[in-house]
Amino acid sequence: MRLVTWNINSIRLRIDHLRRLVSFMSPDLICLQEIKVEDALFPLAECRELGYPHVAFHGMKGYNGVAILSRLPIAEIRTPSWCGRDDRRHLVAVLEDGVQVHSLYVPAGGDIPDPEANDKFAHKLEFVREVAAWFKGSVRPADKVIVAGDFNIAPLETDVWSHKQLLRVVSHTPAEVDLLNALQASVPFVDAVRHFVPPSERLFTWWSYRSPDWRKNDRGRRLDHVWVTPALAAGLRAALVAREVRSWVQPSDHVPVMVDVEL
DNA sequence: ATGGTAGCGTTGCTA
Repeated sequence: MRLVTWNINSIRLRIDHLRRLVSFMSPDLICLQEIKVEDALFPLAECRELGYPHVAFHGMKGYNGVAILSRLPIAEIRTPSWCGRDDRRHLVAVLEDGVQVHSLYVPAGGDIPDPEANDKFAHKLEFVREVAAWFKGSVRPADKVIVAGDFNIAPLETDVWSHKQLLRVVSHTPAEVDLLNALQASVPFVDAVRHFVPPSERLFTWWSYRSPDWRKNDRGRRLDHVWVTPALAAGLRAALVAREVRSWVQPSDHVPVMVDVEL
């Protein structure tokens, strides 16, 4: 089974990019974040034409929104919400064999890395705490669960272009990294990409729109992740970050992350 | 220390 996760930053604006992604990667499952469209306007027919008869989406007007496109039948769809908000950041598709696939969009957290001074950062920390507590209580290592998405946190020193310069930048602060590590340990999950790419090697999935020379300067961060439960870890076969997608015309600031796993 | 770009949907908010 080939899974791709991608923060597409507007599914309507980049439906042709999605088509291009499908033609060269041919994923069985696609987890999308930041689709930025309310459900009534979701491009369902286009997704089906791309070869995905089973589509789940959970969107809102203008912001956020998550979706899962599947070649395999979906038996059940869940839409958890966190921090008492209905902001469309989490979607779960349960496949017919019981495998759970999550598309998750963690809040970015604003600019100031202080929960007292910045409500958005406080929300981000609480969001990760709540999801961790929920996984701890509802997922066991023997369950087959894949959690994919834009976690908006780069945990390793090699997940950012400069560990030292980003220690006080939201996405790489110790407070966030500690919480993400706690979330990962809650089951525990295996980082499917770092399973293949050693921690000594730099790896990024996002380059800011505000750095025009993104390719030359390579000031990226690894914000997008695919995690699997121990029950699936032995089935991991490959992982790939589709870096070239960042150079497509009018690209998303995030690139797709691919994982091959036998279910 | 600052400002830089992008998307949504119309004016500022979010990232």
